[in-house]
Amino acid sequence: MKSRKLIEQLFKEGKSFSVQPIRVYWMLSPPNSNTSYLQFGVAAGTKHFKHAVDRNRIKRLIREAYRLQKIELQLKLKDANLHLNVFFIFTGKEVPDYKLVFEKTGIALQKLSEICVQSTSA
RNA sequence: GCUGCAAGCUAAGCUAUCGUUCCUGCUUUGGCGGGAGAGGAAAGUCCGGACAGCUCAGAGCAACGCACCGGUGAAGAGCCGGGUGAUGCCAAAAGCGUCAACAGAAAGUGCCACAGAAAAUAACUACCUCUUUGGAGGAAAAGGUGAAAAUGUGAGGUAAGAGCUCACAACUUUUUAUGGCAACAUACAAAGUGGGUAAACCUUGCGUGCUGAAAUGCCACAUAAACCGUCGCCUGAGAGCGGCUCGUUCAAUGACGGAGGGUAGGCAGAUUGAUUGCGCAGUGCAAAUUGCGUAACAGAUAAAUGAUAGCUCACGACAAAAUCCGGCUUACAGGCUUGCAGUAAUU
RNA sequence: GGUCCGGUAGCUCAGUUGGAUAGAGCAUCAGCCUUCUAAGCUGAGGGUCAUUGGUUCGAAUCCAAUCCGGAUCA
Repeated sequence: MKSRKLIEQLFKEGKSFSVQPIRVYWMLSPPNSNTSYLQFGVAAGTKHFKHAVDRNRIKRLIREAYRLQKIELQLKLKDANLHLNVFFIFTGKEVPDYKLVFEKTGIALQKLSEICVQSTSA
């Protein structure tokens, strides 16, 4: 997700849940012809991480974990013919190691695919 | 040898798989291949520029900044060299090191608690003269207070005293001479003895137009050239020239203010330039610089360097570009080099 | 990316411009009052004035650098 407008809309109108220490904002919409089924963004706050090095590190870890586990969600979205915007915010206070991030991101993505299935059946 | 402190240099490497930003080649436009991809501080934003815009920005005042001299450089509150002063080591000198906002207190104003008579045109005790014994006058040596008390010592001098006079010494200012580009140093002479504070106001000299890539130009998309208030329509509302005054330029599908609406996409700016490293030669005490050769140089825009596995070792610190450069400051594991201090053993 | 402001007792703040005793309220502790508590009254303790250096006889205050916190500019 690269558009500032989209991100503002997501925080304003989207829904959220948290898988400590990650908070997930998401919003389903009918698919756009130009964009793909899934758009994604990451952030780590300046409040807990003063140094840019730490923020970059966290964002890279989440991005990597997301990359390796996103395929299932993508498939489900394609089946349901839906577009999903997701934003991951890291709310913890210490720099995590990769294993934790991988695990938690997996849980979050699973939850998202459940939501996806529910919305299609409803 | 060990420990501590300071300064400088360096800032783990390799292989495989997947992934990522930019460039590039091919392409069936799905992709595939190749190349490049954070730092010595990228940080703080403390200085100085480049660059861009403001109708190229005038004068005076104000404001702000700088303040020994020379060099360096695009420039500077940087760096280098020198001078002067302070200070540490040392018994002292010399020497070595460290530090300095280092113009002016003899233009003016203010301030200097407590103590003390008095904190700046001095007079409490004590001193001397006169006296009606209340005091009046003279003088500034001695005492004590304080961070600081009217230059110090000796002699003359006097009623007592006093740079009042003289000698020596200290310091300040000025003239001249010599050395030095200069700051300044040395010597001689003259005048003088003014307490401190300018990191209090200030004075003097020099300098500064302002804003800051969220600058700025272009393209695309969108809306409200609507509404309310004030003023004005060439006898000038108002705006620009950073603040004020003058001056000057512009100014009528007007200007200012209020409330509100729309957009927030793309391209340029933008990354090869006062560039950086290395080698050789030249100039210079040095900072630095000239010539030749050679090598290197990211460019994102919710923002690219990560994950996994394996190997080696000292087991990896501080820390991430955001327009770009030159400095300064701060952070920093381990390793290497140098210096200083302490200590143990041996010779 | 730029600009501006702040840091004083456990907490909230004065004092900073204009230099010489570091203060107020709440909280804490002790005593008085009360049968006891609260309230009230009296007293006490508690401070590297963010850090380091400089100017000065003397610095919370002036100056410089650093650290931390906050605000603001489309």
